[in-house]
Amino acid sequence: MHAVAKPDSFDNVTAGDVAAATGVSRWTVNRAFKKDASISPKTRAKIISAAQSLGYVPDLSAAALASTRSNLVALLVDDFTNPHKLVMMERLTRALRSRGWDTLLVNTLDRDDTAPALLNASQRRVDATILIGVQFDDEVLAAAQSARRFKKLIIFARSSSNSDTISIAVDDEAATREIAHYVIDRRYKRPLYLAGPRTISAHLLRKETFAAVWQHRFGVLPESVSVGRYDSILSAEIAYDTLRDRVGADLPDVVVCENDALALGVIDTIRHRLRLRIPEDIAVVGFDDVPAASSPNYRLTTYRQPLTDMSNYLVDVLERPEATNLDRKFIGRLVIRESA
Amino acid sequence: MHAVAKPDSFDNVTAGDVAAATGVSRWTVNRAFKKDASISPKTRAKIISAAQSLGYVPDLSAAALASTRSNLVALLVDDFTNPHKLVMMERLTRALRSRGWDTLLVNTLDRDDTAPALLNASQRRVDATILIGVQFDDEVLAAAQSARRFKKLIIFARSSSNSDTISIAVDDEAATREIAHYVIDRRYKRPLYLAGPRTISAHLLRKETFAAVWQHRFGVLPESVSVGRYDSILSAEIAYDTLRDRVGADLPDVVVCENDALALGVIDTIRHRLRLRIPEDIAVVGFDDVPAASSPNYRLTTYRQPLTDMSNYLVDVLERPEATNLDRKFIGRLVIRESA
DNA sequence: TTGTATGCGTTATCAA
DNA sequence: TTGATAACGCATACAA
Repeated sequence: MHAVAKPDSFDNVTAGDVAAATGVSRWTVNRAFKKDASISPKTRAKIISAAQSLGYVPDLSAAALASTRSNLVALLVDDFTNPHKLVMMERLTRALRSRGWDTLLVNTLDRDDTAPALLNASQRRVDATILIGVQFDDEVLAAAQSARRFKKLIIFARSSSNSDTISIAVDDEAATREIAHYVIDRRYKRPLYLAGPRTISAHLLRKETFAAVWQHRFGVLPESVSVGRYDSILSAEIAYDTLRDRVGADLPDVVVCENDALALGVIDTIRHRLRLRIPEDIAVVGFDDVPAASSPNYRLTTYRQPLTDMSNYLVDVLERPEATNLDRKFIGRLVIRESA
Repeated sequence: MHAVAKPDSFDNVTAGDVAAATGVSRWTVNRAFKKDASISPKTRAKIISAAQSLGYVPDLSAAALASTRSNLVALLVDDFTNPHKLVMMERLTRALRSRGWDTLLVNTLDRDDTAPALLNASQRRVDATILIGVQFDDEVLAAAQSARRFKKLIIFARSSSNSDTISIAVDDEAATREIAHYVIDRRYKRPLYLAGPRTISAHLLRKETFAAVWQHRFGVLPESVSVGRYDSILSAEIAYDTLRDRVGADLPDVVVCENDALALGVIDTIRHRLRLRIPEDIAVVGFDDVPAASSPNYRLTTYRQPLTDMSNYLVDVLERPEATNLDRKFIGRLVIRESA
């Protein structure tokens, strides 16, 4: 046998190598790395230590191919302008990874890319696809479902009435009712509801719940305006267009926003372009409690979702193979600051 | 032949199925999905159409196992508080996906998790590991390199002197020099340099370049303070502690920040806690041009990195297998707004 | 241009 | 408890 140089570039060390070094079969080596395999503690210890010195780690790619599970999920994101996305991604990946799941991040480049993105995910044998975007409307979901390429389709942080879908979200109705009652208690009388894109049927729930509570109390529907994207810059523009000619006349006394991304833009406009005070002239309420909401610039009264609980619940669901169709709602809490 | 019910759950359709339906061998089916394979256009068209109706797509997991490439990269992120991370992730995943690469998002949960995170990535057979965090100091990089489990280790948006490492970053020295000269041209005389965590040796470059330019011009070193994390809230606290007792006395006339996350916090403190004007009392300069920097609340003068170019270059490097050790620097541009 | 043998590193299942 | 056989779905290299 001739001398073998240590390979210059990374050479795969497999279970077989460890087996040869330990004097057991390669199947026993694999067993040593499985949680509840029938293997004697002694051989396992011997194998683990040999593996360590050889630099062996199980190849999850091969494991996924051979089994029905990959321990991999795809996370589809289509909206990177909303700062809340960063928070959600952190919580989700933290919960997933700390419990042994890997995450494939898929940027759905534009509206028409949703279907290709879903296909892309399925090509990597993911155990579940998680949607945390906004472009995923009912039509897209239905298409995804009919393709039947997913063990699980999970809508995160957005409710969905779609069947065969797992949705994990905050209870929008309860949350919005709490917001509405807070607004009423503070004796605001002329609300403006600032809603997101009209196409998102699920999100209409917040707007409609607010309208329903208001009408039930005062007999009239609140004023409402829609913003085409969850984007502070655009929201600031729309707020300016809506309010610029009404200063001193019939200005709203509170702007209730579908989320913080919209609320931050509204605050910028009220303070810097209309030169009015918050909350004295106009109060503002948001939803999500993004990091900037607590900044002294905003001090935004908003609604915080229990993202950590929701993320952990998501992993629970992942670990129950039979769970493919459920609709779990969480209760968050209103965070009261100075903006309303 | 008995009637076959459409399987209730997703059943894998493989190249073999398509081959059977088309009357060719399954290797020919695979060829139809390879870009420059020698196959007649006619058979390819026939195969593609059959594949479509059967719902076949190549399994990338199996492809990765069989070949030396996976077309998968790991993106290690350790710092989700900096809003710039969201922008970087968007640009990177966009460039990667639009050119056929998938991204594994790995949240390095805490400092000690870096090595396990790297291992985790290698278990999925990634072609490269991209680091965009801040906790990845030289020690960690060295450990990662010695493990030799990576075809490529790419430090993105941060320069690194490490050998056997690919770094793709903005030219910190040139950028900081431009900032320093701008500050000098505007006749600021008493700068305070607000730096990030002291442990990040690479980032010291900005601070030291600024100090060098200043000393060369005025013969003295500028004042400097360090913030333990790239976090606006913490930065606001440190700025307050540093400046609170100096109002009216020896206040700096400009605060130059290592990045925008720090700058936003500084602005909050100057305006809302010290109740001073920006830029009249104290000017502020940042780095990164995060979305909030253009908000009317901040109007931050800052330095924008050419992230799109950098991301595309990264994919170029990915596609050149021989490239494993290079240090590419990009020139960005100073975005002048009202804060300085 | 097309078909074939072999290997990638696991898991599942059965046998010892 | 351990060993052995057969997939998993594809790529590589070569032969036809």
